[in-house]
Amino acid sequence: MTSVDQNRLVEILKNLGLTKYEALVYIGLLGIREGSATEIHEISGVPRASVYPALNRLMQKNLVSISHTSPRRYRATPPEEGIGHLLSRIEVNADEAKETLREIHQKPIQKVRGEEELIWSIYGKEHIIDRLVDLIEGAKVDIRLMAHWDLLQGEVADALIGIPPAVKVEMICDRWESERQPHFTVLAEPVQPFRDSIPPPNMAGMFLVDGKQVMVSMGSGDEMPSALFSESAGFVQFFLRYYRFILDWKKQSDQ
Amino acid sequence: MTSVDQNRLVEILKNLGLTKYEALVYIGLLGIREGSATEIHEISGVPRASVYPALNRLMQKNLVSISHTSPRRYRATPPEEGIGHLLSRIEVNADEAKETLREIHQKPIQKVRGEEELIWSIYGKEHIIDRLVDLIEGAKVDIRLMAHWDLLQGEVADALIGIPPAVKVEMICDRWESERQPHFTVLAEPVQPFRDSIPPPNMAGMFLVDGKQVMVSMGSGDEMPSALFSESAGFVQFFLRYYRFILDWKKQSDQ
DNA sequence: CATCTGTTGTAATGATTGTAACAACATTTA
DNA sequence: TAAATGTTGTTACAATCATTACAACAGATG
Repeated sequence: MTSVDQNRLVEILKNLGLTKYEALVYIGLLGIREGSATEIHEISGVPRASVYPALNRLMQKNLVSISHTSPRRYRATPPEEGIGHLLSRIEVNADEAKETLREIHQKPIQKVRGEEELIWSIYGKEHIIDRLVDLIEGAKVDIRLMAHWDLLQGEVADALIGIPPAVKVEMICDRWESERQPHFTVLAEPVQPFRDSIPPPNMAGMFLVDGKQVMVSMGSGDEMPSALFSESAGFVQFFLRYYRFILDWKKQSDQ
Repeated sequence: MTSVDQNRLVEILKNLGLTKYEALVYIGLLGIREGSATEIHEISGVPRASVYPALNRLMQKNLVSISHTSPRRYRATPPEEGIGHLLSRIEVNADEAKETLREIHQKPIQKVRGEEELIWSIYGKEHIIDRLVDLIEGAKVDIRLMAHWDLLQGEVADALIGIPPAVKVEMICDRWESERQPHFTVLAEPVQPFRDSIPPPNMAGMFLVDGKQVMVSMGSGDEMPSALFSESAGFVQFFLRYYRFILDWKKQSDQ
C-alpha cells in the first residue's frame, strides 16, 4: 500500500471519528490481523507509549478486541463490520438530525420576508450539480433548459431521465448523449450562445422549473464555476423571455 | 426547541464535519430561512464577527447560499438536501475505505500465527450485540445457542430470523417471543442456569456457530456486560460439551 | 453637501481544547 | 538483571472558540 493510499485512508477514518493515531493503529493491525502493542507500534509507526491509549479507544469503538494474555494481544474487527457499524451510527444520527432540522425549517420562528425576491449565488462545480439535481427532482409541472452537454452529462442527465412522465421536459443543448424519454423535447444542435470556442468543461446552462424557479450556471476551463438561483418573478420572467427568444430563433433557423 | 435538542443537534453536526459555530449558524439560519449576518448572530448566539467565517465555510459545504445585497443576505439549504449530500460523501468515502481495508485484511503482510487459539474480550452491550449479529450472519452450517431473552430480543432475534433455511438453528432459552422458522428448534422454557433472580437485563448467553466459533456473554443489571469470543478448538469443545449436557438434562426433565 | 451615527465586514489576538510526540517511571517477564 | 511491557506526565502544536479593534459604508440629519 502506497503512502498516498494510507494518507487517504487516514483522512477518511478521521472523518469517521478516529484520531490519526487510532487510524494508523487500526490500519496497521488489519495488516497483521492480531498482535501485541509492540508489534502494532512497529507496523504502524505510532509511538509505542501512544499505542496503548489508542487501542483502548478503538476497543470502545468496537474496532479492536483484546486477549488478556501476557503481553496482551489485540485483534482487529474486520472492516466490513467495524466500519459498517461506525457508518450505521452516523447514518442513524444524521437521519435524526435531518428530521429535527426539517421541523425547524418548516416552522420558521419569524415571519419570512421577501426571500423569493433575492438572487442567490452558488460556487463550485460539485455544489452546482448537487443543487441542479435537487432543483430538477423538485419539478412538478415542467422543466425548460438550455445547457451545454459538459454540464448535463452525469448526474444532471440522470436526474432528468428520472423525472416522472407528467413533467414536461424541453431542452436546447449542443447535444444529448443519454437516453430520451417520451416526454422529452430535445433540440440538440449547436446553438448560438454556446458556439464560441471556450475551454472545456463548459458549465453554461439555464434551467427554468415550473415557471417559478430559475438557475443560471456559468464558467469554463480552469475558472471556478458559479451559478445564480432565484425565485424572483422578475428574474424568472427575464429568463423565460430569453429562452423563448432563443427557441423561436432556433426554430426559424431550422427552416 | 429545547437546549438538549440543540446540543444533540450540534453534536451530530459536528460528527458530520461541522464546527460548533458552523452548526449553530446553520441551525439558527434554518429557523429564519434567510437573513443577514447580524440577524444570524442574534438568533444563533454566535459572536457577530465569528458569523462571517462560519458562513463562508458553510457555503463551501453547500449548506448556505449568499445574495450579494448590501448588507449581504444568506439562505439555508434545506436539510434533506444539505445534510443528505454531506452524508452521501461520507458514505462514498467509507465504502472506499472499507474496500481498501478489506484488501489489507485479506492479505496480511506477515504470517498470521495462532490467532484462533486466543480468547478475545468484548465490552459493552452494544458492542456485544453488534458482534453477535456479525457472528450469526456468518454462520454456514448451524447455530446452537443458549441464552436469555433479554439478550436475544431485538437485533439478535432479527439476525436469527434472517438466517437462510440451510443453516440449522437450535436454541435453549427462557422464552422466545419472535417468529419461528421451520429450521428452528426452540426449547423455550426456564432452564436452570438462568433461573436465579438476577436484575434485568440478563445478558447471559452462549452461542456456538458451525462447531468452530463460540461467544459467551455475561452481565446483568447495572454492571457492564462483557463477552468472550474464541475460535480455539479447546474452548469451543468445552462449550459444546456443556451445551450438550444442558440439552440432555433439559430433555430428561421434560419427561 | 458635510457631518454624524450606526452597521457591516475583516483582520488580529488571546484563550481553550484536543491530539500528537516524547520522556520518565513502574511493573512484569525471561 | 536486562529487556519488555504498561502507565503516567509533560510539552508542542493546530484548530476552534471568543473577543477586540478598526476601516469602510450606508443612511439620516442639519
